[in-house]
Amino acid sequence: MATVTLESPESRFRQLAGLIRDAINRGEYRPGQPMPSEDDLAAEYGVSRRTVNQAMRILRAEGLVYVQRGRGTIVRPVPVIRRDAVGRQQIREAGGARGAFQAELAALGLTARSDVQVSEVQAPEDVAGLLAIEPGAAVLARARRMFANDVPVMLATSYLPLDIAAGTQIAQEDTGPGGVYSRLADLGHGPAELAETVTVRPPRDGEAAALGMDAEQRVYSIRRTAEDAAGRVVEVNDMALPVHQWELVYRWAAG
Amino acid sequence: MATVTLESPESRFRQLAGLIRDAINRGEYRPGQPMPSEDDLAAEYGVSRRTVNQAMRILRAEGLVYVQRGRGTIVRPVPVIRRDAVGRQQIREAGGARGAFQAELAALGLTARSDVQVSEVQAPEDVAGLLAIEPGAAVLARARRMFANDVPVMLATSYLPLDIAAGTQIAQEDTGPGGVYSRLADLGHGPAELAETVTVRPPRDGEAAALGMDAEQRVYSIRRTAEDAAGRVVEVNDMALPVHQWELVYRWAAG
DNA sequence: TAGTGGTCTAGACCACTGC
DNA sequence: CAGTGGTCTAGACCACTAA
Repeated sequence: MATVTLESPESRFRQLAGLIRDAINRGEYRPGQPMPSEDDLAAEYGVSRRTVNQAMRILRAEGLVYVQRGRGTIVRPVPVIRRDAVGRQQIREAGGARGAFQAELAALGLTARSDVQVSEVQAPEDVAGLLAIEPGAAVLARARRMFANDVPVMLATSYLPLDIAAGTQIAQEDTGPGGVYSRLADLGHGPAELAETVTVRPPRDGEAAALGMDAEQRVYSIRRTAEDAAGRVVEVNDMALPVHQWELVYRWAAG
Repeated sequence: MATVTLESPESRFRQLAGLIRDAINRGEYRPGQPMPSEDDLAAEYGVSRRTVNQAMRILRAEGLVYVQRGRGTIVRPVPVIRRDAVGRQQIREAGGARGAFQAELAALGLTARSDVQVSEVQAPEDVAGLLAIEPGAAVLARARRMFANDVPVMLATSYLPLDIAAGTQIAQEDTGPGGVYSRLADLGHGPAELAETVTVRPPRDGEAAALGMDAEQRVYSIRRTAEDAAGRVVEVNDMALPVHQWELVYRWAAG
C-alpha cells in the first residue's frame, strides 16, 4: 500500500495527514485501536518525526484521533450526535422520560448520564443584561455535564432569576417530569419564545479538561434564551459542545 | 509591557499565542496593520522563530490574523456577521430590497456583493436522495459566492429539481423580487417547512481558496432543505461559512 | 536584494505509561 | 526501563513581496 507521495505543492505534513485520514476512513486503522507510533510512521513515509507529529496535530484538531500520553495515539470512535433543537423541546413537553438528551442518545444506541450542580452565583455581566437584573446580582445557576457512554459531550449552564426560581423545585437537583421548563410553566413563566445563538471557539480553560479536548479543537458555543409569554427572559443557557461530536438541527415553518 | 512569562505548565507557543491574542484584543496591534515579524517577536520573547511560528498558527486558525506571503502577518479586521436564519426568510417574504444577505450586512455598515453561476449538473448522491430524484440525474444548480466589503464570506449552492425549475426564472441569474422562494411560490411549490443542519469541518479544496481561508480554519457547513406544502423537498442548499466570520441565530416558538 | 512567513530535518529533553 | 507523544532549538532552504 502506502501511496507514498511527498513532493509537490502541498506541504508534507498536510499530505501525510491526508493519507492517514484516508487510511482511517478506509478502516485501515480501527476505532479504539492505537495507530503506529510516530517514529514508525516517520520511517514508513520517509519524513522526520516532527513532520509526522505536525500531521497528527491536524487529525487531532479534527477530532479523528486522540492521544493518551505515554501510551499512543488512538483512533476515535466517532458517534456524531444529532441535536434537534426544536424537536427536543417537544420531547420535553411530552414529558419524555428522562429528558431530550437521553432520547437523542438512545436513538444512537448510546447511554446517557449527566451531572448537575445547583448554586446561586453572581450573574455574568451579559447574562445579567439579558435577564434584566442588576449587574453583579445573584442568579440561580444549574451547571450540567452530559456524557455519552461515559464520554463527556456537553457542558450546559442555565441561569434563572431568583425571584422566579428561588425556593422552587427548579433549585433542586431533580426538577421533576418535564424539567425546568415545565416548572417554569407551573409558575406562570412557561417559555413561549426560544432563541439560540451559535458560535464556534476554542474551549475555555475549564472546558478543555471537562470535555477531554485539545486546545486546537473547537466547541459550539450555544446561548439559548427563553422568553415567557410576557416577553420576559426567564432563562439563559450557555452550552459548550465539541464540534466533532455534534450536528445541530433547526427546523421552522416558512413565512 | 511584555508580561514575559514562558515557564511553567503550558507550552511556550500556547502561552505566547495567549500573550499576543491579549495584545490584539487590547488594541496594541491594530486591525489591518501588520504585526512585528516573527524574527522580532522571537527576539522580544526570547524563543526560537519556530515557536513564534507555532503560536501564530494558533491565531491564524482562530481567524485573528492572516498572512500575506512575503509581506507579513496582518491583524484581521473582524466584523462578525450575525445570520438570523428565521428572520431572513421573513425579509425575503417582505420583498426585502436585494435580499436578506444585503440587509444583514447593511446593518453592520458593510457592503454586500454576490456572484451567481447557474447550471445543470449531475446531482450529488445525497442531494438526489433528498430531492427524491434518480441518482446521477440532472438538477438545476445555483452556485453563489457572497462578499462583505469585497471579502468572501460565504459559498452557497442551491439544488432544485428540473421538473419544477427548468425554463423558469429560477434558471435565470436574476430571479426577481423575493428571489428563488418567491418564484417557487409562484409555481405552486412555495416552501412551507425549512430545516438546517449545521456541522463544522475544514474547508474543502476549492473552498479554502474561494473563501481566502487557511486549511486550519473551519467552516460552518449548513445544509438547508425546503419542503413545499405537499411535503416534497423542493430545494437543497449547501452553504459554507468561515466560522470566525459568522454567528448563527435560530428562533422558534415553544411547544 | 533584503525581508517575510512556510516548512523541513536533526537532535534533544521532558512527562507519562506499562512492563 | 523502554516506548510514546509534546515540545523546543538551531539551522536551513524555499517562494513571495517590495524597494
